[in-house]
Amino acid sequence: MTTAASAASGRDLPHPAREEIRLESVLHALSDPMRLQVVRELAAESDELSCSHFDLPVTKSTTTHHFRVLRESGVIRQIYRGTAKMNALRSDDLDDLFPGLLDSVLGAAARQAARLGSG
Amino acid sequence: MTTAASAASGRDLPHPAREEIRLESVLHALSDPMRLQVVRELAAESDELSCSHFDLPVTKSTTTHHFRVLRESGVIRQIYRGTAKMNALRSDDLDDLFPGLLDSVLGAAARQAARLGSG
DNA sequence: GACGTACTACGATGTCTATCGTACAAGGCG
DNA sequence: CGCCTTGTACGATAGACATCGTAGTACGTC
Repeated sequence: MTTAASAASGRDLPHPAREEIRLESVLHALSDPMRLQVVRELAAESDELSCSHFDLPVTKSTTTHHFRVLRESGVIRQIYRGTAKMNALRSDDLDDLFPGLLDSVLGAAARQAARLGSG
Repeated sequence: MTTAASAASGRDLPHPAREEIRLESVLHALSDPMRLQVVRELAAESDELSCSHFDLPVTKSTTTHHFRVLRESGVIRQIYRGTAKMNALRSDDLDDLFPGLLDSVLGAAARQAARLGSG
């Protein structure tokens, strides 16, 4: 059944519209250490990153699960690019909905990492 | 022996020290609608509030549970005052650890409430 | 078409969590 | 002292979730 709608690359992923993003879901998505780490790396690179770029200490199945949670909560946007799936922060949508929130969380995460790493 | 801990009212509650507060735990505590509502009311009053002040749509057992999650994550401080248990935001500790985080979350919650309430 | 890479889907599992109900403890008040 | 108000403790329960393993799909390359 390769005749299905293959616009750009065949598969498309469901994303919540900007207005559908819920604060509680975003906070829940960010409250997992694994996912927070992913978000920090995405923010640091300020560019699309493939799922395989991340070397998380879990299996690929679990990695897929975490990326889905991030996508369905509206934190990241995912698109297929060939066999790879690229991930990017939805900074613009989040900043529009919740100004300063993402920066505060990223700053807090950096502070905590520095505090726990050095002391 | 028994005279040791009974400074004000006899019972004392375990709180995490400021350095023990973890960002992930704070985000998780705030990701529950019930608890986020409690935090919003506490921030609005800027004063101690008893547990019974909150009229949550759950039983008292569940309310106790939510307040414990907030306390153990370091978001609120609880002290006994007679039969009542007073609750206050740990704004100073949170602001010191994660500058701007609490304000961003509160602002985001207010924005979302306004958006969902008016639209 | 065959093969490898990248990621997914599904089922299983153990843990966590939000909820309830009932029984109980601590403190104020008549 | 009895009684009420306030909140706790404990057990139960249903749902969510993080994790895994295996099998499978989509895509690029040879």
